[in-house]
Amino acid sequence: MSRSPELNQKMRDERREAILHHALGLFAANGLHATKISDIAERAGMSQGLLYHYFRSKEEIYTELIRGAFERMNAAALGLEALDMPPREKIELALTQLVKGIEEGEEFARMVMLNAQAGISEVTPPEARRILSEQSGVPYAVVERILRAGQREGTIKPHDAGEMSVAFWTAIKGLALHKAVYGAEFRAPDIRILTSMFFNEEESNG
Amino acid sequence: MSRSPELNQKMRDERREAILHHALGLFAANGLHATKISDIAERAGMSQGLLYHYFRSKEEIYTELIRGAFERMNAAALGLEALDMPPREKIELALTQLVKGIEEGEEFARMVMLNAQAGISEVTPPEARRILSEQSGVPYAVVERILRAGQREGTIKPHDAGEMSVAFWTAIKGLALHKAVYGAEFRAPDIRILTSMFFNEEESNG
DNA sequence: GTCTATATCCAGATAGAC
DNA sequence: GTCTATCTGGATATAGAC
Repeated sequence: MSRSPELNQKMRDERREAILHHALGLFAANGLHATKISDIAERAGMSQGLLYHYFRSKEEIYTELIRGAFERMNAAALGLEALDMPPREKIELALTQLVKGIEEGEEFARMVMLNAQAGISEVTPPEARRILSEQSGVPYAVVERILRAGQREGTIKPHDAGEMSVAFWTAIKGLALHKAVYGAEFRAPDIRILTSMFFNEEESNG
Repeated sequence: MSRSPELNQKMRDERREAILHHALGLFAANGLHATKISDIAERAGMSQGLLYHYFRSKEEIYTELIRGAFERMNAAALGLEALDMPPREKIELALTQLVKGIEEGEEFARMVMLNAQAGISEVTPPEARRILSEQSGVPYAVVERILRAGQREGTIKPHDAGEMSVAFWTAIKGLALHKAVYGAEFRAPDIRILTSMFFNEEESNG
């Protein structure tokens, strides 16, 4: 009755994913230290002992989540930059997608919280800290370049592009924080409130 | 050689303040659980045992910090609202002061982090949770009222005032988060990037 | 692969000497 | 008031049975 190696591997991967998924919810809410490995195991529907067959330690789970978050975020940012689209529309698309992501699911807001905690805390695992220091600048740099391109076209306000990029990402992170606190009650503000930080006013109307 | 009761009380208060001050730095960085009472005692320059003469438990210190943060924040918000000043200038003043507070010291950003954690975490002490649920809405409501008054004057954009208030505070919290991560490297964006979310464009120039 | 039981460690809080 | 020493509980990680 032995299953094929492929099926075994698939089940193993699914278990791993389940652990990561539930760990994210707990870490984002309570932080690395206050999250008990027994809670993760319970939510993932397995015994505490079995969890150690998938990850060496709590820190390894945490680090894996940080790694995944940056991989996806940076790939999305670079993908956005590569689109064949006017800079101003790229900014609008990014804000729309990000706010939608925050509004609709818990996952995105959790990822933001996790990264914020990891960036601040002194007890962040070394490997997670390394990933953070190497990769956390990418989205800022991407948005700054897009804004600069828009300034050359005259569609983006002439403020310092680096400062506007900080305003862009801190606004998003602030909204994610808000979502993490208020959960389902959260209603995102109209996207146009945010875009007005960056877009030159149009003389014509829509 | 017995000191006066007044002097004794004063020294006692100063010790208490020192504990609270150092605890805030640690809690904001690492959270309630990951902060060791021995670390707080060490930074405050006293033994672990002595700390228990000033506070019953770690949770009590935490709750006291939350209480103080809301007292000051809500007093400041209500004070701002009571000023004899056009609504638009109140918003500008508030943003200027808040951003300056974030930029210049660690204290303000730490308070924001503490409140964010407390709002999210499931292990937040019950009393702290009570304070949060009773008082966290005040600054949002104040800003919303000021924005509404500005809309009646025509100086504030006609977006939903509640949504703009959320945009206001999440932008501030996002900046505080950023400061908490980047510390001394942090440079605040030009205040005008933020005000453009709320202010109607002026036809005349300055 | 999966579970239960346990060794080990560490932090919060207390007791008691000075 | 202040310290050191200790009790106690709880969480991580491991060992070992099935």
